[in-house]
Amino acid sequence: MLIGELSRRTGVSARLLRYYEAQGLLDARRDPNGYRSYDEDSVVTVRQIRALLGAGLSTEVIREVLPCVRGERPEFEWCAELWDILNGELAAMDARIDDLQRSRGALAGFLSRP
Amino acid sequence: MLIGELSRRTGVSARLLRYYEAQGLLDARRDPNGYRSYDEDSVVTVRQIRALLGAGLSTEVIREVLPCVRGERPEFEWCAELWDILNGELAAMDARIDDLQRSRGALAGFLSRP
DNA sequence: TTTGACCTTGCCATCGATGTCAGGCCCTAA
DNA sequence: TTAGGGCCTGACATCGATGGCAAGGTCAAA
Repeated sequence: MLIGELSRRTGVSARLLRYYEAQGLLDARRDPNGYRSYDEDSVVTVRQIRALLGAGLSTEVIREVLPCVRGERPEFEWCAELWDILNGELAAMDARIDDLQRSRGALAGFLSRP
Repeated sequence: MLIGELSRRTGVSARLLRYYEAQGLLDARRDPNGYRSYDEDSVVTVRQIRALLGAGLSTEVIREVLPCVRGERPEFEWCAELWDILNGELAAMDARIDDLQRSRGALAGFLSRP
């Protein structure tokens, strides 16, 4: 299928589909006229990418973990180093949450001192 | 005092002091030669700005609330709309925290399904 | 053949605190 | 007079997913 159809079927703009390809997340063959040509699996792949982006992963991390992903609501197969990567991401998220909560506490503290 | 001294005394780069001025957070008189000239109060103001930035406020919000701030560890005097602004910021932070925690939950969920 | 829908690449913009650099002025000590 | 340090403005870069535009190629239907 062409990029417009993939876009329609996934709800992801063609611009982004090209971006995901440039980031190494999504493969496309080329038709003789240069048009990108996607197979059915691409629909699933795009949904996986969106799910992982929605879970706060960057395209860089997704590029590393995508080969280990199955299913539309992603599950991870065992791949070397995958565990470490994802636990590192979890830890980074926890750190960001802690930062925000510290900030929130500081702001609330300013507010509560009359 | 000149910008270099204010920078040394606050630990904030001259570049940032100029930026805070451009954002309307920090006043400076000008010497006849065009150099910025700060008074003693500027040291306190810069520390307030840093404290509020550290609490996660943007320069835009700080510009609005700074006139209501007293002390090196900021306290807020009563100013009209101040309460609304800060509670809005608190709510925005809570929303960001919730987002992050949702993302974290999604990622952890992917991980826990073997 | 023309129209119109689709595709291509490449570039610019966003947001915001911050760094860095270039080109040039000011002032003081040697 | 020169060296050197401080100051000035203005501009560009950062990060990353995303939007948008322009110029141009492709193809099918009318």
